[in-house]
Amino acid sequence: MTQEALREDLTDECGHEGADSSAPRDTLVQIKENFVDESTTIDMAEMFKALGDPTRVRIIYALLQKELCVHDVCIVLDMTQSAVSHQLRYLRNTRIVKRRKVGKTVFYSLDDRHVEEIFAQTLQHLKHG
Amino acid sequence: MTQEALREDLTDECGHEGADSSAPRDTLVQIKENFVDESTTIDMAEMFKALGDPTRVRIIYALLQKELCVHDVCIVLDMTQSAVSHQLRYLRNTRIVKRRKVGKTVFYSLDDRHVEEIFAQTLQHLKHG
DNA sequence: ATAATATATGAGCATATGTTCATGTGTTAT
DNA sequence: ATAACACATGAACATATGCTCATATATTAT
Repeated sequence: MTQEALREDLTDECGHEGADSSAPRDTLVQIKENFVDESTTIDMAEMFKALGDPTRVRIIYALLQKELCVHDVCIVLDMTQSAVSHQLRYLRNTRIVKRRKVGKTVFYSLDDRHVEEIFAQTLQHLKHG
Repeated sequence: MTQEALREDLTDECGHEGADSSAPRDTLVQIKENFVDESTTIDMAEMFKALGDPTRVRIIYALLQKELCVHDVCIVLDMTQSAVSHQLRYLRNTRIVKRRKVGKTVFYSLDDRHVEEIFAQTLQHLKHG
């Protein structure tokens, strides 16, 4: 999208007719242009959403300490196998967790070192400040 | 005999009643004890949840570049004032964003340097691999 | 083959979430 | 005071989410 077209686009949607925005238009255009593409925005939101549930936080925290099979996660979290399996699938779909099958048991561990860092870092900050 | 081996041994002895967990009991107890308190778990989830929505991600991304009034956020995101206000309130309640009032306009900016770091770091990682 | 074990998954249900719509509050201009 | 403007907010509605329940799949044991 060209700057020209973007400026055209920057007309009111907020129901404010001819209202001035407090920042100059070009600045707003700039901010809009600097935006990462929509897919990245959605990816970010999806990743944070995956971490945004107490049960999943607890699962990740457990796996941060040790690779565990589904049954052991159930024990540690004191939750039903079905509920845990559903959440593990969620975490697997978002590539946060990976599985390793040994016979009839399936071991889960963290897959994304990056997520691991974000998680640990956030934990530290909340523990202190 | 190492402690590790001893624990394995003890598990073998008392195992086979009911379902087996693949890790020794003591280890699971340990993992459970190492858990941060529940309130911290919930705090983490709430914070990630706050970042786990495309609209809020976009708002944060915009504010990462510049302090903006509500109206300007509406323009940049191309959304209604009501929708934006609701989300800004959400972000304000979770201490991610703060406001500064000047006359009848309200400026929003990022409040938590920590969230800022997490956000930027995650963005970097997603932008690359 | 049958039973037991470990995990996965679809359906259903109650609750949460995000947006819109209408309206309220507070500030500035005339 | 009245109007215009900037923002906030409650209610409503559609969709998403997380758990339970029942059942399916896969592996191992007898």
